[in-house]
Amino acid sequence: MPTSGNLLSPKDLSVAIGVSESSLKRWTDRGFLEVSRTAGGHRRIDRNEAIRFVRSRKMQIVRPEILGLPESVAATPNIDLESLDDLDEAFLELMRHGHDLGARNHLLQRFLDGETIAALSDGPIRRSFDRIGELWHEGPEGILIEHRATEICVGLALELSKMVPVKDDGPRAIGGAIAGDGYKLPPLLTTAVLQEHGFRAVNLGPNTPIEVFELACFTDDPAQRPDLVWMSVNDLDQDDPGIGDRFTGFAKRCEAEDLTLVIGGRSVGEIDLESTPSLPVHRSMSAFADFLEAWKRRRT
Amino acid sequence: MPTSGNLLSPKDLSVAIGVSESSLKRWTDRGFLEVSRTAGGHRRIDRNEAIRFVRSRKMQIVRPEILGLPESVAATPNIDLESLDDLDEAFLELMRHGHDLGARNHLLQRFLDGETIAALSDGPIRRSFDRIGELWHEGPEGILIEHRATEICVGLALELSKMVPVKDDGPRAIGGAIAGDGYKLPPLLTTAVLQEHGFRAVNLGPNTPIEVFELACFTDDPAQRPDLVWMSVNDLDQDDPGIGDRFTGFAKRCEAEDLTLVIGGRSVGEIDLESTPSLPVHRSMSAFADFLEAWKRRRT
DNA sequence: ATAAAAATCATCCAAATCGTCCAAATCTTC
DNA sequence: GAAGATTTGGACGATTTGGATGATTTTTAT
Repeated sequence: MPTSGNLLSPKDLSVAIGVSESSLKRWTDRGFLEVSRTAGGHRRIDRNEAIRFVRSRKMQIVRPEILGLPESVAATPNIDLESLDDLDEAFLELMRHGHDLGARNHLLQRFLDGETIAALSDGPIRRSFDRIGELWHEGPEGILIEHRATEICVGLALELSKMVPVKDDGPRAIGGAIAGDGYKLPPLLTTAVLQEHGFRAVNLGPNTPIEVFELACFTDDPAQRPDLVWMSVNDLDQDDPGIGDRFTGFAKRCEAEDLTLVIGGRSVGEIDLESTPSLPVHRSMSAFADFLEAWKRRRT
Repeated sequence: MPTSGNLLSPKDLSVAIGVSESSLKRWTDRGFLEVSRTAGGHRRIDRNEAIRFVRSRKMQIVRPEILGLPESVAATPNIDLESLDDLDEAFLELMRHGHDLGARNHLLQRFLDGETIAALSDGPIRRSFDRIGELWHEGPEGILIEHRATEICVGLALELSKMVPVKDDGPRAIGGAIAGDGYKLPPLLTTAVLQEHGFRAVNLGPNTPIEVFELACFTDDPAQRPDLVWMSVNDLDQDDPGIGDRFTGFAKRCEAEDLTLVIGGRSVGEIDLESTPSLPVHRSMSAFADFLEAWKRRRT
């Protein structure tokens, strides 16, 4: 019986990836794989750490169910990284037809093969929504597809973010989508990417007024104060001309109080950034991820 | 009952750290862990000693709430485990403070203790959002709390629905929130409840026009046709007077084509149901769950 | 107060895991 | 290819783990 809870025995993991127990124990002793110990000295491996390991080494998974993964990720051969465009095309088709299980398997498979959450966000997810967004304008059929696909991706984004090991002493990040932007997926994906890079991330969701950002960032309690704020801009309320000034005010206050502010999103160009020239703006999740790594290095 | 006072039984601590009672008792006998004894010889472990032990061995904590760790209930230390109302109150406090881990532990524990997803939806989740909704009108602070709590609950709803076994031959259900209703949580919870009762559920999410419902339900492909449709109504677009007629038309078509339609939600009373008297309307998830069971019995 | 129910005791045992060693397989280098 | 270095998988006795047992203690209900 595979060990209960979130902890695996060396035997469990060795069976899951089809290697001998001996090798696995040797790997843990060499530090390739982090293990905790019972009081009696038996090794225990966290599930997420196991997933991180198989991903980093690109190991085959023979028995996915032991790791809490769907059976279907076992049989499929490793994906050919050359034909990424075709792959994204395949994901788009799954999303168009509302094939939730297929989309889940596709994304999990690619995640296990080593693609980062940031890369998956920029690749299959963003590409499919670019195309599905076009359909949206063409009537109810497009809206149906878009709604179904969004809900599927919401589940996938949360599932992915639960598969990365958590660092409970990582830097704090908070953010959301600006007022007028009702897209819920970008904030979820941003949160997942932040967790992928060791942040403790709080998501304020879509349609968050600037005043709420201010309140969340400049709280009196220093233990709650974030180290980084992010804002997603995929839509803007055209009827609210004051929003530019409010944003500038917020950005200046962040700079004054030494709080890093990052923005990104499709409509980020519609914001006037003249008065805040040093503000980091990102056009992709991968760029955001690179920024996060540089930010962490600068911090230490 | 898990615990009372400041002393844990070996069983309590063993489930808290996900280890067998046998092992834990052996560890106490070897002195890894200091215990006192009752007059009759039963072991009693001080909470602080238990925490020292798990910290010193870096053991994983499966059920933090048993140890009373800050991740769970420390923010609200005065909760009375006897009364359900006070339990819901504790959950509300966790949500108010944006304590995602604590809220998760709270809800998962209650789920594992036997409460259904429907009961949790009507209980802690609905109650806390009733209260948090009041705060929303009071300004940015309330909006901050509401946004944070919503995102936490989105994650919890999806996590719960992943914990119920999927029946891949169950009846098909599809649904979402009506146009003008932007609340994303009710559709997610409804989907979770449907899965809890063996349905294959598709979620169209918030703000779904009636035309999209029609398209999704009366598709040409019989393999995609659902056996049940549900519609969540927690808000209505007041500027769209035609919505009542469109809804009536949709309801009549469902009846004509022998497709069960169910509606529910806070604002369901604002819809004119005169012309569709036989339509099932539910005011709670528990009522909806009862209906689903009756529906399945009638079907067989 | 008393009895029934639940929790815990100490003990035992099979299965799992420990650390270590070694021969076979695989990779490197020449 | 051959020689040398490294990795792998299996075997070993010793130790640890988790579950079961019947007896005792604690809690709950009457």
